[in-house]
Amino acid sequence: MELNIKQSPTENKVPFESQVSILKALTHPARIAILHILRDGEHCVCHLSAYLGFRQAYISQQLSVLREAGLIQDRRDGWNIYYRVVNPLIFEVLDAVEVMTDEQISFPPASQSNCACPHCSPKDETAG
Amino acid sequence: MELNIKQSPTENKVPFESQVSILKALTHPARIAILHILRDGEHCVCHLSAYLGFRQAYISQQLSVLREAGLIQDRRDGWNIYYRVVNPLIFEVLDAVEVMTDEQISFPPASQSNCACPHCSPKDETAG
DNA sequence: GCTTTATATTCAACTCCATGAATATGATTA
DNA sequence: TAATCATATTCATGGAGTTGAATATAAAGC
Repeated sequence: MELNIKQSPTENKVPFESQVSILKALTHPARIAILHILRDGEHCVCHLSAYLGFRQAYISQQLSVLREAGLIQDRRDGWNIYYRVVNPLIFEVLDAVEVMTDEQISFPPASQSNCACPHCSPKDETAG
Repeated sequence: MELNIKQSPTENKVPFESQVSILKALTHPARIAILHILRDGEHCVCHLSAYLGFRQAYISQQLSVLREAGLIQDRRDGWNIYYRVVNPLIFEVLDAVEVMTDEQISFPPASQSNCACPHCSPKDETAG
């Protein structure tokens, strides 16, 4: 890097390194979609996979990118691993970008997913 | 793309294509720096080059990326070409990302640049 | 300790991005 | 129209992201 912008006195990193790191994690349709789904709380991998129509391995690959960027965290509960957004400020970024475009993507209701995890298909079926 | 998210009825684009396109243009330290400089108004290429310490050709390359992403526009005035941000909403995106990090990069005053364009070094020298 | 279930990783081929070097373009002025 | 000045483009090489296929890991339950 040639950038000669003054950094903080204690650090000698590439300027904007952290910001670029976050932005790079966002430059992928599947990863943006995943973050949108995690907006209403944590979800398991099987749910993300079923909901978006991607193979499980593919979702895991994208999750690992988001995880290594520090944007999401996971939590195990029995058989399932639930992912959640670490810092909701990421949605400010996504919202700001969305405002610049006319891409108002409507997600179908979560109940349409074929996921069988207790989160998506609770055993307590009080309906009907 | 496998994403099966419902798009707008008239369009059949890749989901989040426009948003990814904008974000990709931002995933580069030099391009973020350029946008920061353009925050206070238009600047010529020579100014950006002198101010950031990059070769002119390198700045032009990065400007072309920002231009093709639709983020900046240019305007000729005599020998110089002045670039400006098309949509100030891009700063909302940059600000949102910056808030997520502790990268408060302080730019030196523009007067420190060696640029000789009339914008940076006006002939009307009333000082001293 | 096997099997099952959910999730993660590795590998490989391909494409896209980064960037230095060299050169082209195009308006301006004489 | 030729020289000048600011800016843009092309080319080539190396490195990073993409993604399907195959496989590994790791907890749960018997």
